[in-house]
Amino acid sequence: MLDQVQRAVQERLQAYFREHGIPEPKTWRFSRPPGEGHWGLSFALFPVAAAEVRAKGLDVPVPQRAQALAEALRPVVETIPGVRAEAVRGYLNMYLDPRIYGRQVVDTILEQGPAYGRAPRRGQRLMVEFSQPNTHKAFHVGHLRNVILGEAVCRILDAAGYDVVRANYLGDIGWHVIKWLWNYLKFHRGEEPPEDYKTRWVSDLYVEANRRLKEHPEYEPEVRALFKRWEARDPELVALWEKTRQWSIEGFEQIYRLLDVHFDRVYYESEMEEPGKALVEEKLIPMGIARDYRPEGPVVVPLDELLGLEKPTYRTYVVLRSDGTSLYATKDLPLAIKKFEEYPDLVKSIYVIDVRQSLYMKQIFKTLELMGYEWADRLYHLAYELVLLPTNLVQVTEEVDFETDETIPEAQAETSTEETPKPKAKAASSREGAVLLDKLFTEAHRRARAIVDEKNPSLPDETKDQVAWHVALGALKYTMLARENTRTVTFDWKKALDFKGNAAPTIQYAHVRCASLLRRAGGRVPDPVTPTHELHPAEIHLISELAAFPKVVKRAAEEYKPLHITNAAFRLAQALNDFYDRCPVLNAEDETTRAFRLRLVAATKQTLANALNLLGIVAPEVM
RNA sequence: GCCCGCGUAGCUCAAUGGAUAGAGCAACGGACUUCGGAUCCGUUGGUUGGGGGUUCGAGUCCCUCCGCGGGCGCCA
Repeated sequence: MLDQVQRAVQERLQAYFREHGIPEPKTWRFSRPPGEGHWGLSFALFPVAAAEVRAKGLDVPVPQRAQALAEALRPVVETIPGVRAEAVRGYLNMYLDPRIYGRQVVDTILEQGPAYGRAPRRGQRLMVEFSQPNTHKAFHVGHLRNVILGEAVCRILDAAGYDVVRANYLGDIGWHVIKWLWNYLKFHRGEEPPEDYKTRWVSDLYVEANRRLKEHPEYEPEVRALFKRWEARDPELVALWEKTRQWSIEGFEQIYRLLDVHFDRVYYESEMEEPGKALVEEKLIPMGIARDYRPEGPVVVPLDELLGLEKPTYRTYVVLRSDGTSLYATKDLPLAIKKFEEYPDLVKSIYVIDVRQSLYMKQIFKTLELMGYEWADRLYHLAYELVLLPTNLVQVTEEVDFETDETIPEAQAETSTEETPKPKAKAASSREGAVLLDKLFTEAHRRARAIVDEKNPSLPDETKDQVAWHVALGALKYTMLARENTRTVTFDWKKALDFKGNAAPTIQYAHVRCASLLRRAGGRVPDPVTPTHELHPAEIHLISELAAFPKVVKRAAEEYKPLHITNAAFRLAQALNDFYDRCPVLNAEDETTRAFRLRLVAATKQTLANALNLLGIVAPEVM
């Protein structure tokens, strides 16, 4: 309904500009007027004034001309029913009659229900690849951000009208797998993982394999021999690989279930090995895109040279080892191709991968472009920053086997001269990250459960437990999402488990308050009604936040930023709490007011639930 | 050396090139004998890392310097 008003305003402004020979603005951007107690649209006349002054060669300061235009336009837009306008310092502020438009907002939300904020289907498909865990290794806190971000982006894109294909890509082969299998065969033959902790059990064995090989380098030939057996596809080994891989996968699925994440298509790295090699041999090299330096050197794509770039830009992309075996890089090319073979209509193929791989992603995309794939420009790297662990936290967990095969930058050891040295942080590695992930879930749940016990002791035990999970997981997800993708998250127990302030439980609580009011009112939402009372500023503020929601969803989808949703959800929760404090609902002064406010509460509940749903967070009825 | 990201209140973070840069946390002080106090209000707190430029207007764009993090031919 805000759209309709905006369109009406735009039409009138356009007509005015045309009539007076004023150049029209290139973009029509409306914002909200500042201050409280009212609600509406605001339009800045500065760009128009500047263009006019330039075009007509006027000798008038731009702000002065903007103000004059705003004043002239004031009566023009006031011809729209229910609109009152003011010209303030170059802005045209248009205030909507909250009785008329407030009712429209509420009615629309309650009519659309779960669809409020969602755009019509576009009939366009896109793919989002995310999670990408390695089998036989740990699933840790660093991976958590990827999954949570990926899932939220999928939900947001779906709401924006796209048909989303959720893809996962499992790193199920490589040196790490061979090392794991060696350790298993030599020291754990025949063992099975415990039902509840498959991922931990499997990753613990991986850490153990690394430790053994570090302490006893003489074992290395055995591992190499095993690799040969793998390359020869020794049936016994392949069978063991498939069986143990499944353990990892089942462990991942436990985590995905807990997080309420699912995938439509799962690709395996092992499936891309042969196609990758073939692609290099039969296409890249013959096409002159790759240079073969074997056996002295690897097969590379000299991107800068091919593109005639003086400055190092794309660098050199290594696609095959000097011994002819494949790299991670070998497999990403056939993967990208396979996606478009299976889904030729993808308007975008998105990769949710951490920022450290930015250059590598550019290399893949550029190579595919050079190969002539017309869809190469539809590939998009959605980069996000890492989850860092404070070093003091790492030290606590370091006593248990510390993974050594990943290149982790060592934290600076020297003490800073500042009075308050910043806590040092480093990237999450598998070991402490995996330990943390377990602790994180159980500890978050324990903390949430304790609070539920305290706040709402009369709830049935089972409900308390469920609520505790919703609160705990909501808080964790929110922490990961309420942040610019390109900014690091430094893991902090206090903040990860913070249930106050700008956090998911605050929003969930607002939802619960709405639910509680509606329950007390008999569980039935009154029929549509136009309010007759003078709306309270808090009431108007709440309406304006509700009305803004669909635009927020649109923007979040365009920018791939769940942050916009968390911001909107929190503002909405604040507005509800403020309204709740100031405006009696059940004991409103008259029936009409009571009915309208109940509808407003129902609309708020719906919008909060819709927002939380886009973040993958549950909106509970009680907590 | 080259490239990318970041730098905003004590801390954690917001802010389509637009109006007086806002929240949360922490600290202190208040409110409701009312619908769930996981609430609300107030106070303290800022040269948006420094300098220059573009613009009617810059936290935001450009240049430059400083600081931190990351990446840069056979790891994934």
